[in-house]
Amino acid sequence: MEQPLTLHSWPKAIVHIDADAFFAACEQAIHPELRGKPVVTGKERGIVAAASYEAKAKGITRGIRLFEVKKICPEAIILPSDYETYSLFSIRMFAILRRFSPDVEEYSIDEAFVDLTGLRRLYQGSYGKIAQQIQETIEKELGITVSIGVSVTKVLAKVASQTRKPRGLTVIPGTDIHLFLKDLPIEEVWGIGPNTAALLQKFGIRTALDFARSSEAFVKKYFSKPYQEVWHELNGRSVYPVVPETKNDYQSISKTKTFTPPTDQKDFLFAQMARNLENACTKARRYELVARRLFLYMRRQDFNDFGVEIRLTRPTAYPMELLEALREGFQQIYRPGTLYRATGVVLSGLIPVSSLQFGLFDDRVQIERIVQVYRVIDGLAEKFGKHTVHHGASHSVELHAQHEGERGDIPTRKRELFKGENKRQRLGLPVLSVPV
DNA sequence: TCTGGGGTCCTAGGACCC
DNA sequence: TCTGGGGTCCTAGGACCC
Repeated sequence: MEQPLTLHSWPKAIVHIDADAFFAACEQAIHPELRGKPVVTGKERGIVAAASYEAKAKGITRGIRLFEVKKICPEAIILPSDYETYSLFSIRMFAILRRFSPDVEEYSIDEAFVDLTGLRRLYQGSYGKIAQQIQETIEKELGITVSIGVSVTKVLAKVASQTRKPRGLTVIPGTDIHLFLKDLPIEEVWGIGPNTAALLQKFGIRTALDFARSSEAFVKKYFSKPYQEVWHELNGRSVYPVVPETKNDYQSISKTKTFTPPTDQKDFLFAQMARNLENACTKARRYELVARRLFLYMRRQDFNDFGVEIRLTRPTAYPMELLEALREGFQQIYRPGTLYRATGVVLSGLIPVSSLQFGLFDDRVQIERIVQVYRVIDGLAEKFGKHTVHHGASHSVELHAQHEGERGDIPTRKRELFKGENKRQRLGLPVLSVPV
């Protein structure tokens, strides 16, 4: 059965907000001495995660390696990414947006959609004017700049925000859509990746306008649902709603860690794996989820992954109960003499703990004991930082980290900026309660 | 785009049931 | 025993996103 598409009869006003060089901008906002200077983040992984506009002006782009950065721009300031701080900026940005409209979708750490439909009268100005107020408020209060796109659909609002950066403000009225799509390469449209672009090329479609102007029959014949939706959106018919719910559910939770140099040291690799498992489980418990499957893998030097999936006899989010399975899985995939560059863990088949029932043969006393232990561990982590208590299995990771001096020069000024806020409150997370 | 870390949704096909 | 029709659940793999 064909699902009818929800088409809205009058045009919506959707805004896309995209922070400019977000990570680098946060660093410059916190450290005034970095303003006006080429700043790059991504030290911990050896490639550029974000580059300030001063760095971009010198030719530094996302993804290039740090030794190249040093060649191109020796004066560049290279910092490790500090996600915790960036999250705080992110939360504040979303809070500002909610002052303008309740319909805010937190799309990623540095992007959001806001539905302003119907708010013109309230603000006594055009949607463009409201967007401008949003832009100014963020800059004034957070010290970072954003680029904004305004249009009648999410896809078009995204197109608009990409048009001018940094500090851009672009409005695409329904009547001018073609002007903006005519020179836009199809692969730059949100939702069209390299594979689909290549297929479209075969039909002679190169620009977003070529695609938008294709017939519905053609689009339905050759493309699946997501692409049909993009096609409608490019034509100004809104099918993607702005979804205001904040994330409180996951299909899967994964944790991976890459290390240099690659190694075949068994103990070290297993410790990394165990640490990933702890991290993934901690996150699962925070969202009160338990996993039915555990997938673990190791990435070889050639970037091929080898892993196994383990079906758990009882859903859980407690490493203690998973360590045995982890060890077995690890034995299956580990090959001595092979160099690995990363290990990873995925918890999937996630269901709410509340839906759990005790099996006939489960040892309830034992289970409750485990729950108690982790309640204490989570409490300590809350107060004193993560991994205050960790498994013996992952302890050698700790030693390794000290050795490497990881995260040695994390900025400390954020404490001043955000003092008085407990981390969980700052991140807007529910306080953990483990049902027994 | 030479490769970090974390996600989502869609489709097809098989297993199984009535 | 054969046959038809229809439904649900699950999984693997692909494609895409930041």
